[in-house]
Amino acid sequence: MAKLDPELLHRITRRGVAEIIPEAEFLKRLEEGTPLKLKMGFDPSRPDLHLGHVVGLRKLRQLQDLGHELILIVGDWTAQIGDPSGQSDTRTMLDAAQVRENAETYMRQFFRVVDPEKTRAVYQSEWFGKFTLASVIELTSHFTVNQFLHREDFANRYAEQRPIAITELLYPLLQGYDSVAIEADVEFGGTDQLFNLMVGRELQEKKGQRPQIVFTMPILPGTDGVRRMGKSLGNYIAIEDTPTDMFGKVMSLPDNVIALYFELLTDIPDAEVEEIRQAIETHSTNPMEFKKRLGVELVTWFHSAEDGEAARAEFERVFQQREQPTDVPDFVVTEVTEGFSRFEGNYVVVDLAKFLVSAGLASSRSEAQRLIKQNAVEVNGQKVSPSAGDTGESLGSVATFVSSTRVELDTIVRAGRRRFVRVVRG
RNA sequence: GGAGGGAUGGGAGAGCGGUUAAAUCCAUCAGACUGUAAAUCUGACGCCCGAUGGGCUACGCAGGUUCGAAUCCUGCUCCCUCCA
Repeated sequence: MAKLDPELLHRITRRGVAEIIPEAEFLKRLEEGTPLKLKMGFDPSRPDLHLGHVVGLRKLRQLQDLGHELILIVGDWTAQIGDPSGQSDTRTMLDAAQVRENAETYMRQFFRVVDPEKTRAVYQSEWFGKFTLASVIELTSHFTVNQFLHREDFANRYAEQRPIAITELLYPLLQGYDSVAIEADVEFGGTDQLFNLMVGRELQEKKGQRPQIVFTMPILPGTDGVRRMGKSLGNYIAIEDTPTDMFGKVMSLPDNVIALYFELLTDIPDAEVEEIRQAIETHSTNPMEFKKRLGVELVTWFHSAEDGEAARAEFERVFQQREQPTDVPDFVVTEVTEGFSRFEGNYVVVDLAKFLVSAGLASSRSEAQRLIKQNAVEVNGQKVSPSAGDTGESLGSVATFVSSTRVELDTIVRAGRRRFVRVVRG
């Protein structure tokens, strides 16, 4: 491998990087010319990938493009333990078939970013399947409890007298041993993984291997702009989100996190990222414009350029122009639909609250009534307003008013900003 | 083996006999505003009912005391901490 282009090198070692330990060693190995074994682990109990993962995957891709090889570790053993998270939910054992199925789901998403040609997947059971109690004891013998208690998460919990499960202590050891098993050259992870990655490095050294480089990346905040992106936190943008969802979720990002997203998830030049950051800070440009650009960029990447443009156009139409969306699911009304009263020419007469529930626009009648009261429901192109009803009297009685609402067929019923349905006669 | 602490609505966390469908915060939803599904402000946030009201469920589980219990008692189940 020839000398690396300095600009490329900068991109690899600076952009979207938290820390490389030790960096000099990493640079040296890059220039040695031998393909490096890049290690990346994956938890087969959670096969859904979101943009938080993508930050790391992009980095892997950059290195693959230089000819290095990715070894993907399917953590079928560590998944049973659960990475220390503070609120360790009890993991259930996954059977082999389930693991394989999840692994496939995972790969499908994974290869949208990473190069399949330069990826090899291995299962932890290849080596842990042969482990004996003796091997486990041997593995634990390299570390002390004190070392582990220094890990931030453990230290906090210990200080607060909160539980720390023994299996959690085992987790870093298993993950670390993976590095030994595959003789990893570089392991990647978010900054929260630092401890685990370092255990791998240390373990390799104790086993007489060349210790891996530890490569950490910043944690991507979720759509709430505060907590890390995570499925259980409900603040994630999934790789497999539809274009509309993906774009919409980008538009819901708080402004202060936009520049970071550009930095970690796109290839636009550093200088431009900086401009965006400035523009937002000084309010010189409407941040919405940047979010649109980011949205288009991401949708283009995970879907297509057409989808990106379409998502943007749709957003502008529905949320800026407040017009009706193009792609509205049909809701077929029949005589047996809950809330149905009768057909009347081109209209259907319904009890609106019940109708909203059966159309899937509200989860309960109470909620439906709430929406109506809050002026969130639109029928026949008009807001349903309980204060100007055709019953005329009893303004407090929403139910009375809406109990016989005329809804024009083939028109859209809207509840809130995002929920729509087109009413069709069955 | 011993001593203690705890289980409350999506999450965190008050309440410790009635005025509590249960403070507060977060999340969520809606409205206003904004050429943003951002920020901010306002409001809503168990379910059901022919409904400015009414009913039914709900504070780990099962009983009990009481006119009345998330709140007191008993027994379970589960969780945690500390000392051996």
